[in-house]
Amino acid sequence: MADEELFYDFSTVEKKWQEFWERENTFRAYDQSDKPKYYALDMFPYPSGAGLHIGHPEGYVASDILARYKKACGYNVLHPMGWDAFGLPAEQYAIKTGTHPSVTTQSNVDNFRRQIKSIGFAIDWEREINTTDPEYYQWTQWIFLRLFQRGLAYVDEKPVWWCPNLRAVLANEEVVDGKSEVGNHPVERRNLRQVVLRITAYAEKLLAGLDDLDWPDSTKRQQKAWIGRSEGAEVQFSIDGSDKKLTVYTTRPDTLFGATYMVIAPEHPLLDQLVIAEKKDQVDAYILAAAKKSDLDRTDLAKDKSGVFTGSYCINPVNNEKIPVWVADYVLISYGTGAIMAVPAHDERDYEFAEKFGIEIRRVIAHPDGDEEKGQLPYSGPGVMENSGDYDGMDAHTCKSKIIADLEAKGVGKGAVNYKLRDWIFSRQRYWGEPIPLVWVSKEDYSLAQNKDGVLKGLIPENPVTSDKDGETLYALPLPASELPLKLPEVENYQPSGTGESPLATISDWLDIWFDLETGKSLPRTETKPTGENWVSATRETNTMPQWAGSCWYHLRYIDPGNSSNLVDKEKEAYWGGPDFYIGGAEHAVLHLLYARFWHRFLYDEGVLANPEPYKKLFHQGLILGEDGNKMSKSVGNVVNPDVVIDAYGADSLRLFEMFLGPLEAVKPWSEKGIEGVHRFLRKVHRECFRAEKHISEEENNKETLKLLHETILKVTEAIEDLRFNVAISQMMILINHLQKTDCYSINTVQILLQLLAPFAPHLAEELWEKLGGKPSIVNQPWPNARKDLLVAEEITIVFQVNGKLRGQGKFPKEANKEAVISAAKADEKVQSFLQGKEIVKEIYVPGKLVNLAVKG
RNA sequence: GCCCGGGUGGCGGAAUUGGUAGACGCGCUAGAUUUAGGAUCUAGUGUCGAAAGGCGUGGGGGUUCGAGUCCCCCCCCGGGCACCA
Repeated sequence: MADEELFYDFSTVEKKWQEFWERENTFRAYDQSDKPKYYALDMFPYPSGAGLHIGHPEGYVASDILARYKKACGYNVLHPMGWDAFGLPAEQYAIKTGTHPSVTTQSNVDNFRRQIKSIGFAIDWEREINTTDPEYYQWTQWIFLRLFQRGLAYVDEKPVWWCPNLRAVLANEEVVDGKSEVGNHPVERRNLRQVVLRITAYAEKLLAGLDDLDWPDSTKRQQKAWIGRSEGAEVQFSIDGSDKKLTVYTTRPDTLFGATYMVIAPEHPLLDQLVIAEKKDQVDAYILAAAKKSDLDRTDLAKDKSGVFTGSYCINPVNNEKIPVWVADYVLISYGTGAIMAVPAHDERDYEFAEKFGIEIRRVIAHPDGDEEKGQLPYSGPGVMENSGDYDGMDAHTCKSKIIADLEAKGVGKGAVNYKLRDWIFSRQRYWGEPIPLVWVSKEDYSLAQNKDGVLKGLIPENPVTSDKDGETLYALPLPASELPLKLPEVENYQPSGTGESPLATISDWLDIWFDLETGKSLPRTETKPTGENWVSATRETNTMPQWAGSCWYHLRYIDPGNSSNLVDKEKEAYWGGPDFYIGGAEHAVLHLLYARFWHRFLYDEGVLANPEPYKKLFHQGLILGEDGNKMSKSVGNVVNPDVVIDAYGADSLRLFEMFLGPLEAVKPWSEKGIEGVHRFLRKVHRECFRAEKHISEEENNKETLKLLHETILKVTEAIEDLRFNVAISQMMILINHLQKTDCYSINTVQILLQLLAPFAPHLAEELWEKLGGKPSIVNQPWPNARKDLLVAEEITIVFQVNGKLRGQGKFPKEANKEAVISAAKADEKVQSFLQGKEIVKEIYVPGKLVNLAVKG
């Protein structure tokens, strides 16, 4: 055979097969099929200007291996790709250069698509989606309107994170350690009008739904902690000398007798009435100081408690004791009732506060052992109640429900559940996002709309959503679905106003409209007002949606990307269900993954979807670090560009190496030398396929080869199912190393190896499959079956141990009995030397594996 | 501080889940081939030791015939949460 045939020209080969797959539509997913379906989903990328990072393909290769493997196993496979393309960077670039974000986005998408295609994924490109496409975002808007209709969207003045540098409001999740996640700029608190989604209404469902999900435990735990459900009681304390009551939330009603002071948050509405005249100046100063503190300060100073006595007292409902009320910023207005009863003996924070201000610390729970050491204060463990009146001697934990019942009977309290989860601030004061399809009208016009029989009927929420502007209360009306998409208008200046309004607020043509209450149609107010009583003056909502919106439901759109009358066809949704496998970074544990569950569950409750949960099986790939072991970053200069790697070694080598680096979920460093190793392996496979002289028959005659081949089929198959791709690859390396040393083997053996290799290195596998006379595509070949009968060796090796240490081994027929093996072990020369002068106290035989002789003396 | 995950050769990592520790790959050493380099091939490569053999999975204890794997204590690294009453 000619030398050039031994040359593995990966760039030609890879180009050839990428064109073949595209031409033949090899990876098209069929909406109707007798085959079982398999839907493999990647977290779709944000198409940044920097292009594909070496980390992106890690997850994509993993899902691609599964997609190709499942296809070979006879599944109708859906493996789609799309773009999460709204977001800050394109907008910031627009601010700087004046380039429209859609232009930037388009060129970034083109570059990403080119790069992704160059890696040879089994993607059905006909289903490509883009969140910035009006055809797509009209359904994002549609879902929002449904939420609005059901009272799950509202408008509120909220203290939110304001970033002066970005001149935009950030979500809690976009703020890390008091800095913006994007750009690392300082942020501060500001009150702004916000559109908010009532995700808290779904707290219980989102929590309960976690149980059935095949997700990494740590991610489930994170969501659980984020939702933060706690059970306890709301207890009313009457205010001494007033008919008002102060309600607190506590998870420890069993410690009520230990409450020696109360604390209310600086923002608490009752604070004004609680402060006595002599304390007013001091309290006012404290409130002011607390308001100035950013959350960063609050966390940094977490250990240093501060507070001021209000001068007022509350009456403890269980023992009528007068206890002082303090104001302190360690109590948050946003959680529970914004007020607490403080039990310093049994709460670390209250203890610290009481110590600092010399407040009584009264133990009411004794350690169950009576152990003074363990019962040191503050003590929050289980125990027996004391100093608690009639409850003395009872177990604190079991007593909780009794105390709650007693409080309820007296009308001074009730059981209560609280969540840490806050409602989702859904608006952004930015241009490059989905416009929120609401219009604002006067109270009178709103009443008119409510009483009309037009398209808005039924779309208006039960309780009006209102907002005060310039002293007038405005009412929110939805656009009807027929008016969607509400497209982004063209603007000349992308600069945010800096006052907290989006650039959309400056486009009066778009902003100020005549609105038809009957049809939902609109006209710019610069035009003549159409005749008819239905036409009213209205203003559009200027906020846009956050980047999370588009990714909340994209897994549904891939199922039916071209549907212009529904977000997804019901039958198609019933067929495809949700993704069978979802892979992406762990950084989305509580953001995207919680929001998407919320929207999906809501749509399920609305009867739009057949399944309550979007992602049944989830996996997080681990980060790939730079060769120096640091996180890849431009400034460090350790970034590896996939284009360069593909040029040097080919896409197959890149794919194989990303999987060979280590466990998929592990954080692991890149290695230039390492990729040479897998590249060498591919060249070996290439070379062996052209060793014609070795291929002697169709069927494999060499028993050793046959056994190893079937072992390899078994291991590779199991490893793929378990997502242990590094193990699958090393097993294939073992097989090729064996073939290389073998004088002859069959074509069939090589063909099976190629099939096993195909999901990992699809281009080379296709090429060699064709060269050996196979008909492409190799993915249409049924996955090889491991014959377990061939895996049993006729001869087994049994290890001899003395006191658990390896001292020898012997070969035995597989039916050898215990006695024969043990006596052979004892007869072994080396074993003998370790038995000299010692007494055998125990003989262990593990069938087919080992003998262990325990000796003494 | 609290809650997870993890610590195995010079490096990335295997180990049928309590049964031959270090598979596979990288690197390294020697040799073959080659004008040379590269590529390829062969042999070796945990550690101490000439060998026999000893030691060895972060450290210390324990359970067991047998422990990387199970239990207790401690150290280190990574991630998450961080006044949520």
